[in-house]
Parts: sequence; C-alpha cells; structure tokens
Amino acid sequence: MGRTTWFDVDGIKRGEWTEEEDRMLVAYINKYGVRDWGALPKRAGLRRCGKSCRLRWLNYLKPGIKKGKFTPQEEEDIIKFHSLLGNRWAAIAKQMPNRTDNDIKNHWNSCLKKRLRRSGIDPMTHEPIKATSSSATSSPTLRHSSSTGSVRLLNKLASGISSRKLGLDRIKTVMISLEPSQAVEEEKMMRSSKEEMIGCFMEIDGNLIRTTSFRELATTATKSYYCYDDWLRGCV
DNA sequence: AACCTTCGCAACCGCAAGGAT
DNA sequence: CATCCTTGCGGTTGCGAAGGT
Repeated sequence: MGRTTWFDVDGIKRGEWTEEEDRMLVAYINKYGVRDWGALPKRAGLRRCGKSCRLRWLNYLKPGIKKGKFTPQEEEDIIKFHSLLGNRWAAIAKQMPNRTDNDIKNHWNSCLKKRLRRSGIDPMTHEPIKATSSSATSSPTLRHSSSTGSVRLLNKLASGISSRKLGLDRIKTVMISLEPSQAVEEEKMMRSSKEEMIGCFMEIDGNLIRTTSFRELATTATKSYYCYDDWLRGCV
C-alpha cells in the first residue's frame, strides 16, 4: 500500500519508500544523528528531499513508535486531549508516548470524529449537537465587546491559539491571575451576556491546557494564568 | 463476480515560526 | 533590521484493502 513512485523535475524521488531506502536512512541516522535534514539525503545516498526523510523518520522509522490499532484507553485519551487542546496534534502526541501526531490525526479524522458525530457529540466543541442550532461552527469567533477585561484577554488568547496566529512558545508574560471567587463572577457575567465560550487556559506541569470554565481554571491550575505580550498589544 | 463505497494510513503540500547570516 | 533557510505543524490527498450491495 502507498503512493505511486515518481520523480520531480530535479530528479527527487517521491512516493512510497522502499525497504532499501528505509535501511539507508536508519543507518545514516544511527551513525550521524538527525542534524540538517536538508543535507541529509545527499549524505545518506538517498534521492529524496529532506522533508520526506524527516517525515519518514519521525512517523515510521524512529525507534519506539507504536503502530497498529489504538486501544480503547488510547481512543479515550485522544478524545479527552482533543477536547482540551483542539486540533493541536503535536501537543496531543506529546501526551501519548510512542504515538505520532500523524497517527493520532489520521485516527481522529478517519474514525473518532465520525464516531462522536454518530453518538450525537459535536467533534469540534465536544458538546451535544443541538438539532436546531445553526451556530455549531468549527472555528470560534470573537464577540466580546461587552466582556470584562479578563474574559476578553483569555478568549483572545484562546482564539489566537486555535487559529495558530500564536504559537504557545510565544506566550511569555503572566498577565492574568484570577482568584476562584473572581473566576466565578467572570463566568457568570459572561454566561449572562450570552457570549460565546471559547475556552480558558491553564498551565499544568509545563503544558498549557484548555479548560471549559473560568471556575475550573481558577481552582485547578497550579500556576498563574498565562497571557501574551506582543500579540496582545496589537489586538487589544 | 463485479462494482461501488468506506476505511486506514503513508506521504505530500503550504504555511508559519525561529534561527542564521 | 531584513532576508534567507530550516524545521515543525496541520490539512489534505492518493491508494490499496476491506466491506457492502
């Protein structure tokens, strides 16, 4: 199974990898490591582009990668992490040792998403699908003109992350710190104003986790709540 | 048996971020 | 500071296998 083999205009091979190519790539990486993907194919004697070699290594050849069927526990984990992190497959893969982001993404798109829909759950929001609702859209939009500052900040952060405008590693500055009681008030105000709840974020053990309520954020998080600096200045 | 549809998964593509120069 | 290059990520595609009609 695989894609047809073909060569591009530069003579670079595309499509399915052969066992021989796999052996050459593994032998090279075992000897020299994985520096400089751009130069690796030539050095390893492969007629492939660096990107293709990187993908083949990370998704298939790298030691410790678990292939095959996902266990029910793993599927449960994927759904749980997706509800927290959205389509951030690399972040989800970090929570699941030995599974690649590509594998998780494939399983989600080909299986879990449909399964959730069949059981009446919107796979994007992880909320029950409302028959009359026309607002079950995939990407959250911002409608927060009447929100308080903290709500607005958190939701802009959520939106920025989910739209990939902002990489997590660019989140540098602690700007928001809610007391539990304050969080409850924030949430009440937001719900009463019928604003769309996009999500809040908290940091646990170095990972930024999406939560469903300000209350949860304020009572569960072990550290302060992170916001952003340069991106924020341009948006608020 | 033949055809069609769905599934599973490897691989490609385009884009963004960040480092090097 | 600007530009180029490399790396990493998420969306999408292509194709054989499996299942259904």
